[in-house]
Amino acid sequence: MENTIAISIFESLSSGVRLDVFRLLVKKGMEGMVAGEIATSLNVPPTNLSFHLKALTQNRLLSVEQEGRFQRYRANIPLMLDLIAYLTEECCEGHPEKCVIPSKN
Amino acid sequence: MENTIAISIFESLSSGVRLDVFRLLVKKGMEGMVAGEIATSLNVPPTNLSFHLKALTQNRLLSVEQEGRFQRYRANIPLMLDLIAYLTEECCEGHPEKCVIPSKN
DNA sequence: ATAACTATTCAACAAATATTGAAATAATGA
DNA sequence: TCATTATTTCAATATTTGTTGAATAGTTAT
Repeated sequence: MENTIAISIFESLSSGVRLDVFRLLVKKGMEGMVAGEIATSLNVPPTNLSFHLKALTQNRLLSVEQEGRFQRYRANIPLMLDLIAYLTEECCEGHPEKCVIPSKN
Repeated sequence: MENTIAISIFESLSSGVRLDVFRLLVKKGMEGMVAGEIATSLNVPPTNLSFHLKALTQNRLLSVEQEGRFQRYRANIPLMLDLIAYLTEECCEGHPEKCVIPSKN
């Protein structure tokens, strides 16, 4: 994964609204949810939700499919898995067994 | 993991500078790096780096230890692993085998 | 056609974050 | 003690991001 992609994904998930939306859709899996359901479920004004859905979709964390007059959104779970791989790669110079806990702060 | 903690971690990693710092330190593992080394390595002005190191440390993604007049920073790898678990939990209503790829965007 | 419904875009404004140089703090060594 | 080095804090400013209501566009049903 490219650095810029990873940054955009973290940006996407760094807002409370967007993280809630993404996790809600991760739970729903393939079924997904239409925009209005998401708005009701999370109690976010539609205009604001739309702003966040757009950001998530542009960064490919969500896919969107038209369904009559509804827009159905789904989480892009494989992308999330790629991100996880990116975060843990090259851990400890290739010796992940050395990843010991630094408890002090 | 709490929602607010997850958000603060994503916020931390949503800046190019901070993501670079974190990944650099993940690579270094237990060895870590002192602030000046990080500044030189990433070509970030010390005053700006300090701002980002503070954010990362407050959100517990980094630990810091004084070493003479140096400050040695290390990545909190276990916290990163907790975050990953948080992201994937409850996937597909508890049926992660259903997490099929939504390729369309 | 028109009315009802779903969702997005737009423009204005509010709020949060990032960046910088100068000054301050703290540790070391001459 | 005094100069040097490492890093952080501060204050000013620049930039980015988030929120809202009103207007718009597309879809369906009458």
